[in-house]
Amino acid sequence: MTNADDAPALLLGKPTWLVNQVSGYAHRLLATHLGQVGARGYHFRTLAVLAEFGPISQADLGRHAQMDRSDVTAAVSELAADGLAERVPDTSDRRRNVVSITQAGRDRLRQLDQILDGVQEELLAPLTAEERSALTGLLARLLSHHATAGTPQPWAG
Amino acid sequence: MTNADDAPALLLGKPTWLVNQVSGYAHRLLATHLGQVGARGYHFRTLAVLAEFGPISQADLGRHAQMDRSDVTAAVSELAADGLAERVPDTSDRRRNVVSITQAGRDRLRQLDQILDGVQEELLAPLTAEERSALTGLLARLLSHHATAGTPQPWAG
DNA sequence: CTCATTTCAGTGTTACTGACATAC
DNA sequence: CGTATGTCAGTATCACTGAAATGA
Repeated sequence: MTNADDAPALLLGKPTWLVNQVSGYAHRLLATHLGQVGARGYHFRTLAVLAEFGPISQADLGRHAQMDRSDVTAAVSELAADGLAERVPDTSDRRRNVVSITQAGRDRLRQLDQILDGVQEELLAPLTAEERSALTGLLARLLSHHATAGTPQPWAG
Repeated sequence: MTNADDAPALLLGKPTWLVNQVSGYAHRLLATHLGQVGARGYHFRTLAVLAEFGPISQADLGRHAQMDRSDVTAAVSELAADGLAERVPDTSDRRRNVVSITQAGRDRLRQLDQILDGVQEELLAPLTAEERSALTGLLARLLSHHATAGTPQPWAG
């Protein structure tokens, strides 16, 4: 009828609802800004791990980036096709590939990182610096708790 | 190689990463516990809106629950098939349906709500009561900001 | 033999897009 | 006419499952 867009109290009282909604906004901002330069979240996550930990196997890459191994395979193939990463067989363990970032990949990572910094500002716009650090501190606490607890992990397979 | 599952600093410093990861844990907990009783998140969201705002049109239902109209159609059909909601044509505006919750739907909502309360406890386990209210307060601030700002909305269509 | 790694094909939820018919 | 509603079909991202082939 009218433009009443308030969620029911049953939802507003649930932290899972709040965090899912905020994550939804973050996801849409990310998809919009990354999509404008032809990138996806998996690309940034993969490049960030390669820059900090690579050369590395795809399995370890997935553990660092919280990605399933099958998704790592696809992301690395896409990055390699664009010359942003290289995939070569591991001679010391022939089950594995060794994935490394190229110079073009480092440039791409720098570009995407700047885009992401803009998104952070947009997402947290209404909060003061103190509130932002309080929020990130609490979220980091939850993350480290569940990373070491029995909570299901995305990279379990 | 070893079981190094630390994310790169480039990711850990991004609030979008933190909130997306926490949302991922919440999503997995929700999917697991709701799935055990044959429910999905859309079902709870729809029932919660119907209990608080219904009888209501599907378009308004979607605005309250932050759901796309096409997803509302599917969710209402599923709930109606289980006798948890009713859908009848609106005689005063023949474009619309009027959706309402049944007694079985209210019982189901109460069951799902208890499940969700358990999930909240599991998600926020490491935080004190003060920290929990600080976190939910900050998330709610972000939500109301983006709900009234130019940030893309899920129910825009 | 067991386990780990890579790859492939496919599923599921949520979110979203485009189209259509209908009706205000 | 433009706008809103409901429905349908299909897509995208991310997350995940199962299986196969290879090799430690």
